[in-house]
Amino acid sequence: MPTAAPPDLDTLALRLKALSDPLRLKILDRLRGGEHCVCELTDALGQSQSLLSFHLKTLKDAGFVSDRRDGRWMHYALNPEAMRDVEALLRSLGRRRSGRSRTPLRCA
Amino acid sequence: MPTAAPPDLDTLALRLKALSDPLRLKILDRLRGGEHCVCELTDALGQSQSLLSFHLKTLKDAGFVSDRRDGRWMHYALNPEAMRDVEALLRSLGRRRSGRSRTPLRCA
DNA sequence: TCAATATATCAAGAATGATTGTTGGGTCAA
DNA sequence: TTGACCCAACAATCATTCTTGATATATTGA
Repeated sequence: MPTAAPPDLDTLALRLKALSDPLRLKILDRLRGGEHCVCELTDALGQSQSLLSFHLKTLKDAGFVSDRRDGRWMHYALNPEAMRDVEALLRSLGRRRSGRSRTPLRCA
Repeated sequence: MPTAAPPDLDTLALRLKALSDPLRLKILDRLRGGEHCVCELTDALGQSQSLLSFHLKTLKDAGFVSDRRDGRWMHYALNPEAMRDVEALLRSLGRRRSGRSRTPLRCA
């Protein structure tokens, strides 16, 4: 079976995909200042409510933000842990593997 | 003009998009063991040469790998710095903004 | 020069993603 | 209860990306 490699990489890819959009990164950047409701983000980022709601859902599904209802408003906040998880995985990917390589370079 | 926010986020989004694919992450994981040529990756990952070549180009364009020609072989290697750059940007995105939030939460 | 090997690139269809408008569910205040 | 408001879910459209197979380029050795 040609399906190998730790499933971590599949999950990591999904999370990175959630981060790979400029608007979503801008949303996260805004949320660094603290909780915001959708209406504020709509004003601040100049995007439609429908669009922001969609991207917030994407971020929420990936675990990067959490939401909280307060009356008729939904407040979104950063979830720093999720970002730290991704960071840690990327860090290990960026490190050369200790010990021998598993396929010791043979080629021709 | 509604186009604001540092261009860093646009660049970061492009780089994250390059990372947001399981096969590309598997390639990077392989390269942690050291340089590999395309034929090795083809064998190791059980994917077509054409497909790997495409994804390697994507990774190279995003700066995550470098290539080196040796006769008729192309050797690809990790570029750990690129990964560290992304890591650093993600780290700051995960940190709450120091000082006041720029839009001080007004809503209702 | 010719054949063989390794890799890159191209074109076309398939798959996936982004954006918009609309609709409807909650919530609040009168 | 009614109406205004905030938001999520859905469907449709458009754009981008992925994948595959075929072909092109580059290098080596005979």
